[in-house]
Amino acid sequence: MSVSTTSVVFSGKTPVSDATKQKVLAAAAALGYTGPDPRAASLRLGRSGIVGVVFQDHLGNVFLDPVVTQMMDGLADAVAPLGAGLLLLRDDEGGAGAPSEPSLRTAPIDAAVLIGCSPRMREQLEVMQARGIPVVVIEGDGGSDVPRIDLDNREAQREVAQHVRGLGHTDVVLLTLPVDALRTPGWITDDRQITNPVTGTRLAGARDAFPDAQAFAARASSIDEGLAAGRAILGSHVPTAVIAQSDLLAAGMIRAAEEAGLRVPEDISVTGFDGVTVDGLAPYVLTTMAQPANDKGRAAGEALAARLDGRDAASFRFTCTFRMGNTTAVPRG
Amino acid sequence: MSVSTTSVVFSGKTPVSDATKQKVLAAAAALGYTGPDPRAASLRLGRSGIVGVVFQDHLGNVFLDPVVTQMMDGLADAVAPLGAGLLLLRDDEGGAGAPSEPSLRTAPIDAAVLIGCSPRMREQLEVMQARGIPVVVIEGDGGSDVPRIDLDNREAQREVAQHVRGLGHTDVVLLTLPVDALRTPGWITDDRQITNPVTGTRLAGARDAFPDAQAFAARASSIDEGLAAGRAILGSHVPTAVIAQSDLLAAGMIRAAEEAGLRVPEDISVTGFDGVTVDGLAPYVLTTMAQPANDKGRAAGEALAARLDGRDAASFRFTCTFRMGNTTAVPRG
DNA sequence: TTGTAGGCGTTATCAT
DNA sequence: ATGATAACGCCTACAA
Repeated sequence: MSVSTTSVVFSGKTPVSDATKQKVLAAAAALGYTGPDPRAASLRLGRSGIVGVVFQDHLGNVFLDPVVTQMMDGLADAVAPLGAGLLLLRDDEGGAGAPSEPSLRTAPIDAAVLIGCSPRMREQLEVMQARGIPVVVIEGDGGSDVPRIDLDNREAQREVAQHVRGLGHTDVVLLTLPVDALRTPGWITDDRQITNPVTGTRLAGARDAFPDAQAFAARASSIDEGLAAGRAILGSHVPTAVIAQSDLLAAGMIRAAEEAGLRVPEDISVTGFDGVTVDGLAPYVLTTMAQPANDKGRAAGEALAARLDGRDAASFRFTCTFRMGNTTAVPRG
Repeated sequence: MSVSTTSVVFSGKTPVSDATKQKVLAAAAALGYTGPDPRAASLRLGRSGIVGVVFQDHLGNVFLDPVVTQMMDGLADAVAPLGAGLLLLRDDEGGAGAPSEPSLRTAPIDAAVLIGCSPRMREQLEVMQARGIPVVVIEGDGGSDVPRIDLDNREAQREVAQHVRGLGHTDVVLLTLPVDALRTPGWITDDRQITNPVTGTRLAGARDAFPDAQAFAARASSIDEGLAAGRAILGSHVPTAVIAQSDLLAAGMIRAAEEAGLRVPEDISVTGFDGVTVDGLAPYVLTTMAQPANDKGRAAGEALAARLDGRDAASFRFTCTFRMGNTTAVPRG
């Protein structure tokens, strides 16, 4: 059989007579040929069907966050019709110098998603640009050419803060995500640089409603870190409300309050951010801003699909929606 | 400059004079050449540097389980020196028939990890075998040729059950993982087929100590499903101990007990399985069997590395270790 | 140390 | 409807 006929039979892109098809298939079976080698195909086509996703932390930590998980799901859905799988890439490289790490430089990817923003992002973007690979950035700034998928963090955080203020609270503490790569927990002083833009933006939103509120940075977005932060906060002074920058932190804060003998929301109101299902938080339902995490991932995937298709991909800004739960109430007496 | 010199400069596999190196690099910069095209390289070398990981569920659900997450982390570490990234693959294909889904058939992978076992696994294994791609199966049976990474599920579950029996409990209920793909929650009757081997094996282990114990299957391994199952269990009868097949289920069970006004461990003992940190469970520390999830992933990665290296890869069976917490005690009066 | 040539397995183009 | 052929970009003997 000829090479090209075989190719045509397997790809189905050109009509083939049934007789030849049978012959080809028979020969293939006899020779143990199971279809085209994806490596050769991707060389020929200039496409590998793979989208890279770059994280900045150990996978084990990253995937603990339900928001990330949902985003990945949306992303996976959006790139599937593109024939693409998701390649997990760790943003290590600069580090200890294991020389053979897989990296953006050498991975056979058609496109890439950068999540968050790190000092190294600039560099990664340059690599991608040089390789001519489309990129989209989620929750980070990739410069003017790079489509970004964003959230109305400031407005959203302001909205929930205003809800709290509307209830009559004035003595409020803000519980924030880590401020920088060091992740040192503690009260945020004025001289502390906030490298994490999400933290900074949400903080600004909360301060739109409560300009003078003290803010305490957690080490990570988890229930346990929220609990630790909550203990520290309550140890110094008991506010009537705590505005947390994530649902997990809020959940931890609630535990800390319970531990201190406070009832939520009677003695202390707590708000979250994200709108994820916090496993095990029932019967509480957080008052929170729900973000469309799945859609964010999907939008990122669609933006990449557009770029690979030669079309333009616009940045997209998603809007959070306020969700009333049972963790906020008017301040006590 | 000649092609081969350039290749040599970029790969560094042959000594090159400094002068030429500079010339090559300069020329590359001028021409906008950023290094070898991974697609061509992988065709030539017969290696793509990518390891596929096949899941059977939506990523969003899969990664909710800390055990999976840790495993992925270990796997990522183990394949990194191999120069390999992890490609997420969903085991959909059989389904609705989106024709262009990425699949085991067409992904440019050097090796693959199959997690758990599904009806489709057999088929996937055949594809891999035909393509000559090394595979390892985690917690599933891939036949005699396929290395498997396993746990001493039965012995481990027996051990913790014996601990409970040793405390003097006789009225015990087992809280299990889903029994099959349908995931219907409910009491496990004798005629119910248990397709999920992990569920079956752990159940057998628990019955080694408590042959007659009733078992209730949860819909999934999560705190919320554990809570739902816990309510159902306590609704029919309050045992003195519950042996759960996962820490998340155990955590939910504890919540259900609290909700019913029972104290843990005074009124009811609860054991888990996995030894993961359940975010937000403090101050409880589960009595549980800790499994080396990270090591499991790492072992899988190393097995694949061995196979790719031409060496043989043996199956490996990990052992869980008993961990005493504060959720078990002698039964009340 | 540098250059030359062949082939990895496809797919697209073109001619039959 | 089918077959021949070139090119995708690289790596690696081997020759110079």
